[in-house]
Amino acid sequence: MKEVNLDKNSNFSEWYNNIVRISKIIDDRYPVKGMPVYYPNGYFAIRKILSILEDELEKNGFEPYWFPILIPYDIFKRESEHIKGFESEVFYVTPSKPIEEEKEIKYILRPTSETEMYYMFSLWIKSYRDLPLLTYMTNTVYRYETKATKPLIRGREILWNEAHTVHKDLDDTERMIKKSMEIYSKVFWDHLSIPHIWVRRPDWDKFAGADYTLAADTILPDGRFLQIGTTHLLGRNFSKAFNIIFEDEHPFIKIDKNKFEAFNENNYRYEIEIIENKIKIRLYNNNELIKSYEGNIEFNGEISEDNKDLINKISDIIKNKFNENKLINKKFAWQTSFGISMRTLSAVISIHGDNKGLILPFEISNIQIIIIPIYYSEDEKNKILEYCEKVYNLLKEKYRVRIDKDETKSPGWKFNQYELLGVPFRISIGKKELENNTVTISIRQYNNKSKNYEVKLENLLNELNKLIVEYDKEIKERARKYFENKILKLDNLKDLENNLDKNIAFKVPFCMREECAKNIKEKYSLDVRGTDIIPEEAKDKKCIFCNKDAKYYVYIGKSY
RNA sequence: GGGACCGUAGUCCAGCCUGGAAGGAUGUCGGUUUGGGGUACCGGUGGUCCCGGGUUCAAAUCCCGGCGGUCCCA
Repeated sequence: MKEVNLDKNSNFSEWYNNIVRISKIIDDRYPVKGMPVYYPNGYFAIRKILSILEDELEKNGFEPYWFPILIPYDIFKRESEHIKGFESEVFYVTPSKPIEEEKEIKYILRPTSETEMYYMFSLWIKSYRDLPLLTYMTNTVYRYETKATKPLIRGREILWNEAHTVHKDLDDTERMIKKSMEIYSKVFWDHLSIPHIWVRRPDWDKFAGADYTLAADTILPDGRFLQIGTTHLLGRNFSKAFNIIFEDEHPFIKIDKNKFEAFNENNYRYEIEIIENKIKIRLYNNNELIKSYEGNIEFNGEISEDNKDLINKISDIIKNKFNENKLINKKFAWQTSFGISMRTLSAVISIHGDNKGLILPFEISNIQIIIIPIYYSEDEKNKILEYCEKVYNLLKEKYRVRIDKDETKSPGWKFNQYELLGVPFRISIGKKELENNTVTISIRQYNNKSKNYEVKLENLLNELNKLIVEYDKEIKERARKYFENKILKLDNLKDLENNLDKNIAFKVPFCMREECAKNIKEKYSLDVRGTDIIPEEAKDKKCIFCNKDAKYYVYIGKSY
């Protein structure tokens, strides 16, 4: 075991690969590529992270669903952009002896659940009263990743939680996107102390089938971005492909900040745009402009579907100017989907861990407190073990605690072992503690021997409470400092080139052209991750790579 | 998707180039010792040399194919 490299700074990748094995996160000897076996230390933490998320979702009105693992291929391929994005990496499933009529049918293992869920959503949703629909599913999805698999980061079986929501209009949908970011940031930062930024992915990198994708990116110690959560505004792309249609109170749909849409019985489309007190209305059959109108409109209140005054006035104009007597109330629904996977654990391991092993936030550690008896003689042994049981019984209701009674290992060996596993607290009990009616609490320290506190038994629970808060606070503070200098803002290429070997990411002015992003990738192996959620403008700046006029600052860096 | 390297005991690895008896460390089991930061010693245990095919009197070793892993590049 000594020859395993655990120096995190000298070779992060090697450290990571070693740590996930020897800290009992995974056993990747299972002979399917990209599908390791999860040990309790790893699986518990993953489950805990996902259950923290589930609690947060449920607090916000989400409900759990279960959908099958198989998706009929013809359902999967309904949304054209979606299938383009995923087709090359799905597992096909065929029965061993297909009956005659099944020969043509191919099933796939779900690579993500949009299509199977939305097929059912179209059966469930009939009225605006059915909306919003807030669903989540904690499950496994399967993607045929090619060569570069990495434990927890890129595999073929992904344990995750995906949430899917359906809404009546764009405003409601965008509120959900904001809410999803709040929920995720709460999990990442409040619970797990993972520093991260939210990034708006460039168009060429958005989710297959989405209008736009926002992603939570963290940065690992080697300076590479790791995406730990995404939220997609799917717009009406899937509802059109899957016929998720509801009947609304009134016929107008808000499709943008100041734009509405409505349909008549012949499926002709009205596009209504309101700027200040001007109104523009265009009538289309498919994309052919039939008639247009421009005029003034006076109304009270905001530009919203729920504004009765506005809606009535628009209706009147359409009635009078277009001779329209009936607009239909049926609408395609708006949707979002968002997900967090076991990748989150890889960020916890990578950012908090040290040269001695894992450091886990108290909440997600499988063993939170390990009791280690220390004795020299048979006589002492019984008394000390008895005392250990007493302490154990005091703690077991509140904490995940164990006693290590293994006699073949020395206490020193155990100290190191549990530090490797990332157990936050150790309680050692020997002759000294027995005589003084105390215990020694030792706290896992970053790259250091544990900090020891001798406390009276009657104060144990109180002291622990305080020390746990302190323990998590220290992790958070270290993570904050770690992230402070991880992104360097630069305006010129020379500075960037000088910092390429610093294991950090960058924020630079960029022209926003895919062409240019490709060149950067080729020349520097850097990915354009995207802009801030509200893009930071780069007026008067030149694109750091092509020297054309820059539009926004973007985050760039190597990535996983 | 392209390339490089690798697969030998539970684990880590030597042996392979130059074909000719399967090795070490560690773990594990028994014992003695030790125990508040990875005790020491003695004895035992443990291998379809990744799988399949080929070359050869003879293959862990050479050749071909597959599976699995790591890294670099897209």
